[in-house]
Amino acid sequence: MRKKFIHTYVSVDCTVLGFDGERLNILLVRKEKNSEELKLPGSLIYDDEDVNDAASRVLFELTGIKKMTQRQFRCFASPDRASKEEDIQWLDVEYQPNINRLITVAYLSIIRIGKKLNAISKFKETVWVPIDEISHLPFDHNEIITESLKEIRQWVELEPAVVFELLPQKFVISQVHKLYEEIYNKDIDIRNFHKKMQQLPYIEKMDEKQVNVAHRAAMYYKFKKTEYNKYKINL
Amino acid sequence: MRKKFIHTYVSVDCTVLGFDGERLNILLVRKEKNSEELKLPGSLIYDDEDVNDAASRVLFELTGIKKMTQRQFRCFASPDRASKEEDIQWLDVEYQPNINRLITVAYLSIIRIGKKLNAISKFKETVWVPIDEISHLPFDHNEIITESLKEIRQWVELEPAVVFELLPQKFVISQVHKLYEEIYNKDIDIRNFHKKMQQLPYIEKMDEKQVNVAHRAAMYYKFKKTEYNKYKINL
DNA sequence: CCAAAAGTGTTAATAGTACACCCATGC
DNA sequence: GCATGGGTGTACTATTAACACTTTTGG
Repeated sequence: MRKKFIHTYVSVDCTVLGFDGERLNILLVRKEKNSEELKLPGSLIYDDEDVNDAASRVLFELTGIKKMTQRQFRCFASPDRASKEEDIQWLDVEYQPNINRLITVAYLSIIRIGKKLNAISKFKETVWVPIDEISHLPFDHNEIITESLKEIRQWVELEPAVVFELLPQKFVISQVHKLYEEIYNKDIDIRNFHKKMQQLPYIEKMDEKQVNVAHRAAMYYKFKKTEYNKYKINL
Repeated sequence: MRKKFIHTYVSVDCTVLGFDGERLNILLVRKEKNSEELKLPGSLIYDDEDVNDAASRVLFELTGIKKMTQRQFRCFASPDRASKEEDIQWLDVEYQPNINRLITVAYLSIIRIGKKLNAISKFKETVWVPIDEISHLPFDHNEIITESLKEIRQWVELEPAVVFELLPQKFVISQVHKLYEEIYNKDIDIRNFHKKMQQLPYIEKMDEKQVNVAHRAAMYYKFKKTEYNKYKINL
């Protein structure tokens, strides 16, 4: 018998990372309204849409932000990734019956965790979940998340600016330090880290320091995008 | 009007890199039998097949090698990537009519250029083409190649062993040097490069040197996979 | 004064860069 | 001998790593 070529639906799934000051978190949405179950935000793609555009659309519907920083990182296409009974049923209701196969293109994105989200459609109910507290998710969403946590390191190395999208506009060096430790999952000497940060041309010390802290107040810094772009060109 | 979700065919396209001692080359196949036109080797995926498996299958059909080293690097899904008249016609003949949309997952792979290829199916006629001599290819294959040449650098950094899959089993340091210069597209000091190579624990000097060369004969080296794996674990 | 974190300084080790110079081989 | 690339050595610079110590703040 001649093998059949696949004729399939295609979706995008977005892993949105945030940083709560302690741990990396992932922005999940409810699988159904008022459901306890969570999933990665995603969508089937439209017939006139590139996958990158579909990801931008999902991120916009999720956050209200037009151009979220995003990075495509892998296509997940295992034939049985959508073959569990519960997942098939969900597809039937959410989209249409008889979606016999579904492949997905995974995206990684980042956002300040405190940012007010203006979800504009089905993604009204969002939940930030620390990465070590994520339980079983539908489809292969757990695997996608595992891969995204490897991907973030490579992204930071290629584009160091991404860490500052995870931090408040004004931040303190120890926050950056904690974030790096989380991303790389290892201890980093805070003193050497301090010097390293200070010699970056795109990090500017402000005239403001912490107040009401039970120790020497740290100086606030901010990320200078224009300096960063200059620096990148010289690289 | 409600937007329609995409129901599409999915293909894989493989950029196979080789090194002829001077330049990087890409292994292309004829678009049709005896045609002058070339394309990247690829295939629609079967309905019971993961994309990774489809890429392995294409690479096997192309080379006769069961487990080619491969790396998925991007999904290309622009709605108009298969909308040129000539490309639509080709799809009609090669697969079936009315493939209204086609997305592809691109893979990067590497092979020794001298290796005898045992193509087992439609990819009988293969051509190695130096990267700066590749002319217009169908679909977005030119763009895929451009991206693959960026990808190879990242791959080498994550997995330095890949360069040795591009070289003969016994090689001379100047060959590695030339290859690195090609991959990074910049000059690298040969003398410093020499020392760097020699201190790698997974490169072993053999008891053999070049013969019939009009200069001091260079020593041959070989890549020690087991040492490499040990080294990787310690990293 | 004490605890706790901020921030500076010092030094050693390692890795990267530049370049001088000798070596082996065929013609 | 000479052209050609092979290969070693040396010196300098930059980056990273380890860690001592001083500073500021609230309690």
